[in-house]
Amino acid sequence: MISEGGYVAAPMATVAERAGVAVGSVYRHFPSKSDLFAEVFREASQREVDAMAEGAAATKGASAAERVKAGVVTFARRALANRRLAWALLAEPVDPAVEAERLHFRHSYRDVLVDVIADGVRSGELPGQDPGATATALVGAIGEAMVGPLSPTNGADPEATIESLVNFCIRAIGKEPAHVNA
Amino acid sequence: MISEGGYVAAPMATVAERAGVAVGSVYRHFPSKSDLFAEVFREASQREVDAMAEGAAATKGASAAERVKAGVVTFARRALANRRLAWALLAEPVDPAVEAERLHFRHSYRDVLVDVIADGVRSGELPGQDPGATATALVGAIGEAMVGPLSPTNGADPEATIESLVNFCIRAIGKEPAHVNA
DNA sequence: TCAAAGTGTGAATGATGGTTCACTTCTTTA
DNA sequence: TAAAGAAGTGAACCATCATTCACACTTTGA
Repeated sequence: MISEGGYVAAPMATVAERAGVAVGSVYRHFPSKSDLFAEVFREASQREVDAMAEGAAATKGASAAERVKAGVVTFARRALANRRLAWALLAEPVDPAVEAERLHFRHSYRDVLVDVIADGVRSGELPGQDPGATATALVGAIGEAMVGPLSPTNGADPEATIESLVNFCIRAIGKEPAHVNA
Repeated sequence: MISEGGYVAAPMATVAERAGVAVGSVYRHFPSKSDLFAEVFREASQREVDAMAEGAAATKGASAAERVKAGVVTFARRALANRRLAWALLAEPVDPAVEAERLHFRHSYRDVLVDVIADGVRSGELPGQDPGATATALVGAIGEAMVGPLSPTNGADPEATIESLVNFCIRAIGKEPAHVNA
């Protein structure tokens, strides 16, 4: 349901109906809507974080630029494949309790990037910078490019969008992107 | 009221009370809550866009890097001075009608950056890139760093946050930031 | 001066949607 | 098999708000 209409399109009555169960039954298993959807967000977000971390880990030993690229591409492809879900997980207005889950996972994305960037700075591959600040800004940039209101919601070639985003991220950490299409 | 508690903390009853007027009277002047707050957002956002554009324009003739820096610093200082308002204007969940206003102004921020970046690319100062994609990502990065959930909400020195953000933006457009504090 | 138009009022209306609860099935366990 | 507990039910409850409207007052303009 989150993939289809997001949090707002999922009132408890509909949740129950989809589950083939009465409203009261839902409350036998979850104390409140907040708790229920906090769990939904937790599971769904974990999948995404794992995917991105695996993407970055698959390039272990490669340059920081390669690893950032791998992580961003993995994340971006999944986000574009299910943009509604990505938006729900990253940006859609939700309950405070659910928002807390979101914050936790946004931190996770950030942490994945912080590790890679800090490694790159330590090894001298990347110029001096505050890895935390860079990672925070990158998360914002990626989110906006993928699901933000300025994102090319349709029309634009998804692969081109991803390539531009990757180039941006590479430059932002202080390297030259491989090839650029103006 | 938006600066204090945001959109949700501004029911029409409270709006009327603050205005020293009855609820019905508010509806003599605005057809709906959406319209009223669309106007509020429009006025407030226009102030911010104007400020940022002026910041960037004040450095007319300077390098693209200088102009981006001026715009970002202007925007960031104002955002940090009234973070609640900045969040409300940039990211807080609102009505669809109000969201439309927001989208319009996010585009305006983007456009300010697109102009500067495109100039820089044309003049050869900046490396080849898609100015639109870069500007979109920058808006996301700036938003996240200033009012996003990953932003250092307290504790961190605001000026240090701004400096890190500026460095990020300079690198992201393809230049070397002046000096860097790791 | 006196309609007509403009403005003010705030309790009542209506829609939405989360949550409860008295009651009815199952399922487990001794 | 029979009590105890778990799970199911959905109409009713409650809270929140945007919005309306019948009536009163004030200003405008001829």
